[in-house]
Amino acid sequence: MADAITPHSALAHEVLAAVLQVREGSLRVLLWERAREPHAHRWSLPGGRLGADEDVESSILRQLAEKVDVRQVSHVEQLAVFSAPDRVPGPRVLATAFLCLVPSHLDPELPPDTAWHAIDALPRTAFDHGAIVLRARNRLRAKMSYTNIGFALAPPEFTISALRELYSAALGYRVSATNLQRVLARRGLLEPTGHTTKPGRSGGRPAAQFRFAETAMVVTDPFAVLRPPSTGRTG
Amino acid sequence: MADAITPHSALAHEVLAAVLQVREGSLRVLLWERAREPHAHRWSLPGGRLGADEDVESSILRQLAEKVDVRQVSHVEQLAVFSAPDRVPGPRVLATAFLCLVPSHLDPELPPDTAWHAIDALPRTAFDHGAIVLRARNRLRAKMSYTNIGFALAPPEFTISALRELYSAALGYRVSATNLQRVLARRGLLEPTGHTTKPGRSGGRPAAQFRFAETAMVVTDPFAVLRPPSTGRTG
DNA sequence: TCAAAAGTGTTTCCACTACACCCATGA
DNA sequence: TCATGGGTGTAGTGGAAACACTTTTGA
Repeated sequence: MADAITPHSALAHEVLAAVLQVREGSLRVLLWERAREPHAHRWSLPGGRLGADEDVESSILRQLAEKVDVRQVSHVEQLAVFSAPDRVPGPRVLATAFLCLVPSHLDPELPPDTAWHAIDALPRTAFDHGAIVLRARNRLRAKMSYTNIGFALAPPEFTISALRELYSAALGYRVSATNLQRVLARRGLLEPTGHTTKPGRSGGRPAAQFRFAETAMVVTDPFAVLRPPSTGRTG
Repeated sequence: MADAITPHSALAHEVLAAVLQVREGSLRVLLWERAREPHAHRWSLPGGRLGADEDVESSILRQLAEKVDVRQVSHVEQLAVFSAPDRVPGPRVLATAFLCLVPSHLDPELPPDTAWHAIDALPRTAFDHGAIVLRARNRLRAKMSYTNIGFALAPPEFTISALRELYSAALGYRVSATNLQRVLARRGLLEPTGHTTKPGRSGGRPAAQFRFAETAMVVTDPFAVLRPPSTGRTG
């Protein structure tokens, strides 16, 4: 059974980032257009080879800073290893993929061959990068429900309706501003800053500004069900 | 900034499995005692080098089958890549770690240097394997709440109280049999088999047997909160 | 005074917990 | 008939959704 298996003593390893941001009501990802074959003119995720003295997380942060000038990443987490032997043509390369988030108010300066693309309308992607983007989107959507990860997409200060747009774009369905406010407030995630915004020309009550109380990801709903007993024993 | 980074053209990659099982009320993991340095006599996770023509998941399943005769793994999922440059002494090796589950009724034949250990009382572990085991346990506990992953720990047929023991061991706190039954029933995860067990010598009502309706992992509670609107629009 | 946008009060619903109670068996 | 373990009925609680209503502004 094992006779056909020849262990690789060594093989290449790259790191890839699905950098997500919300802008103008849609969730978008940072892609880079390949100039050369293979897969010339297809769009691929930023990243590159793992360095000798860095772990995968340091590596992806370094490469983002170097290659696409994204230094203000507000959240980074590993997605998975992509390891199909034929995932890229030529010598085998494993990839560790990351989900990275950038707050919606930032506009990092991008190299000319790099651009944001709406996740709902991806261009032709290279290799397995399309699948990685979908994994990233799904991970983000899941975590929007049971963590405070929204902080990583939001600007430092925001109104509830701005936050509603942001959550709606990330989740892919319309969120109620009323209920969003209460859900986050119940969990103690929101702090009023005391500031308000001027209403638009059409009038309306000025909106209060808020900030997120935490600036690191925290699981806010560890037990959807099967909570530990509050007191005494059960059953 | 990048001048100090010398990309590895190639480096070694291993796969490691945290194989978990519930037995006698405790969650345990399969470990293998290292005979040789480095870290001789410490306990390590089963696994080995990635083969040339396999992806990481095929690799871990192959290695489990070959090395520790665990062929009846009911669930496999990637945990993470462990990539600290000094995670093992000597030439650098990246590791992709897996969570694997074995149903509680199975007793795979083990090589002499391999044994189960309660996760709450781990022996001295090698390299970063202790951290990997904890990650596996945490992942399992989280998924017990919002997926049907219990199916992978349970025998094909079980009573509710047996299932209660199993969930309690996996979660680390006492679960109510009454509520466990209802939570799983509400989600349509349980099917009565029609069989009953004989009561013990001390009497008692015979217990009905159940099975899990699904034998693959399914997310049963995608939205702890912020559910999509059932009908009409919101806000 | 009206329209628009923000924010609050309140109702309804439902899932989960907790616990009392009933059921079926062995001795 | 009693002890024992299995199983069900049901009240209470709390979080979330939905929606009506109030507040605050510009025109």
